[in-house]
Amino acid sequence: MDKTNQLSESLEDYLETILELQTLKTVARSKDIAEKLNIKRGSVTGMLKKLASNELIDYEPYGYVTLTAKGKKIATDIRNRHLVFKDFLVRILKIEEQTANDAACRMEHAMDKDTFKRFTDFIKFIDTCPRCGDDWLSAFASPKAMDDKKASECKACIENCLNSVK
Amino acid sequence: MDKTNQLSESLEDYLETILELQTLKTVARSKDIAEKLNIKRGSVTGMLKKLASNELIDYEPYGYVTLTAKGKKIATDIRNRHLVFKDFLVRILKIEEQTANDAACRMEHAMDKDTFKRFTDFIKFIDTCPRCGDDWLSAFASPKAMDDKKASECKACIENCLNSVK
DNA sequence: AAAAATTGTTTTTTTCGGCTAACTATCATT
DNA sequence: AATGATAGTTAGCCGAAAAAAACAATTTTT
Repeated sequence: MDKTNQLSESLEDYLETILELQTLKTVARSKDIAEKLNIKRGSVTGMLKKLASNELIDYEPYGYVTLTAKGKKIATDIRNRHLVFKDFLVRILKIEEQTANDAACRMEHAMDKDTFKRFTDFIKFIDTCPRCGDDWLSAFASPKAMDDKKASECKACIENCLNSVK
Repeated sequence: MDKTNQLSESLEDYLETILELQTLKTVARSKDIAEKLNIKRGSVTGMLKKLASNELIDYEPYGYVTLTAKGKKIATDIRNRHLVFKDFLVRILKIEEQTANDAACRMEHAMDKDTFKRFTDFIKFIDTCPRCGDDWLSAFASPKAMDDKKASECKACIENCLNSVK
């Protein structure tokens, strides 16, 4: 196994962006990549060359950009990470859309594969374990989530939970 | 509010390291900073100057390095993030120590203040809500955590949970 | 089809953060 | 106090990634 596949965050962002444009507008234009990534047009060309030399995109000057199979796999992977983190932030932590997106953009580069797998498992666990249903999620979301609770309250809550398991 | 306080990840790492050395060995030496950060001695000086010019550390050539109040606040903040993420990864996701540390090192730069606050609240919620006790944590940790469950199993589990609330 | 506008490229700088190597200050030994 | 070891600094360089500006190709408009 060649571990040489260590892309910089920057290159990963390019791939992700290209995938997004490709699916959204059928084709990725240099200008749109620049826009999405908030960089200048001129900076894109060099990076496209780098990606092409790594066989992650098909690219020739003035032509459209498309992901190779290899590139697409990586891009999909990163987009997946992005979506998982964003979903966690928005749906569970109730972070506002744009803020969540920004944070997800950074988190998507922070975990190794195994750790990320474990993280997704955790989210899935939360989403399927009856002890953490929707009421549990909204309990956390509620303003008084972090207040002290009386045991009676908790008992009632758990009984409720028990009854909702068919 | 001056938003100019946007430090690079690198500078944040320096601050964190200096804080760690400061508390561990009472004083931060340039050589130890280099060691901790896995960089060469010569690279440290320039960064110390930068930190000093931002009034985050007190520093003069050949002298010891100490954090200013401002620097200490930021450093403490970052260390705190590190610890929270590491704790989450190790204690909840059961990621192996060193892997968790590496990931935490990256995650600590990825969330804005509010999102992080929300994240810590979530961990605290998990740690205090009776519906997520130790047995819930070990249920996730167990190899068959992600398998399908029978309703009867779940009922039993929840009853158990209910009984453990005094 | 010519002119104008848009998009893509090239080249040159800049910034950041690191490295190496040579040099200098400080500390520890003798 | 002199010598050597250790730690810190300086200076010059490099690679990555972006910016700026000039230029070239391609579209769009007329």
